[in-house]
Amino acid sequence: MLQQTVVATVRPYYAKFLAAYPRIEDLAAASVEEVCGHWAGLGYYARARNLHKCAQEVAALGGFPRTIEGLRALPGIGPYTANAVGAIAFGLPVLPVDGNVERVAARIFAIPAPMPVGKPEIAAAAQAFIADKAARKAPGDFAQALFDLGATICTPKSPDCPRCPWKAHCRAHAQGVAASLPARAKKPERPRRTGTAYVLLDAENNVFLLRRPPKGLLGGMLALPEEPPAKADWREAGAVEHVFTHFTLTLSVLAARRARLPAGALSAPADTAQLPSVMRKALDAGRRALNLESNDKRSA
DNA sequence: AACGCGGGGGA
DNA sequence: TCCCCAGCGTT
Repeated sequence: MLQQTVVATVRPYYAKFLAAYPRIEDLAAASVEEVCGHWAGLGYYARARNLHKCAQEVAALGGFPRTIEGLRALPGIGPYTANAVGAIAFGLPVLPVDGNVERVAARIFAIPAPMPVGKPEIAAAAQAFIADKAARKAPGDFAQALFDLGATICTPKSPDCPRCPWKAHCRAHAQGVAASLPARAKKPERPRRTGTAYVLLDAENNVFLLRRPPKGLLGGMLALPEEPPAKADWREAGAVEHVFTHFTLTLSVLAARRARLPAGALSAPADTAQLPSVMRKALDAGRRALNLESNDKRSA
């Protein structure tokens, strides 16, 4: 969950997830659809599918591999997570290099290479940290201390160098350039895309939903249809905007009500808690439009 | 090596 | 508005 996601965002999901799946075997036995439901709103949904598959492999193995290579072979476990689990869970003398460690290393060694091109160089330099004897003695504690240093003192914008325990060893600080490292290449403008979402409600406010294909955008998640799911009196319900990593999406929402949903519809009111954020925005817009309409009729 | 993939909070 | 977060898998 913490891959590319801040602790404060993860915390409530983590609590609910562990309550639902206290043991690896519980997660392994669950359906991938249910797991994706618990993940809704957290983003990067491939993580949910990979974690589920990972649990199944670990359950089949009878436990976690205890080597970096073994961990690395599991679904969703890349170089960072393999080292994090290796160091924190098993005490292996490795250093997981996340954004915090990257930033600290770029500053300590005053590495000017811009991200993301400079990532390998910075990661390689960071390995020097665990040459230290104390670091090798408690690799997990060391890694987490480094995360905390990056999160609280060696921060991206305004590092609090006077409070830094490593200021005497920091070349960027000595050169007065800490705040500007690591350098970043200018990002290209985020493209815009448009689409349509259809909100079809029945008399009990059940919503017509479908499940997206397992790969690609919002893969495996519940979603509103992009095509009208039935003949109905479709009304404009405005547009919602949602920012993804690589593009900004403007979704035109069309809404309608029918006595009942088409056969085979996936929906129930409870399912809306399992919707990705962009779909929840669109659904809210559709519901607002339909409710306003009924209010108008009442007042008229 | 480059790219696709969410969402939210803080500056 | 922009930045950036305990990154990974596919191509």
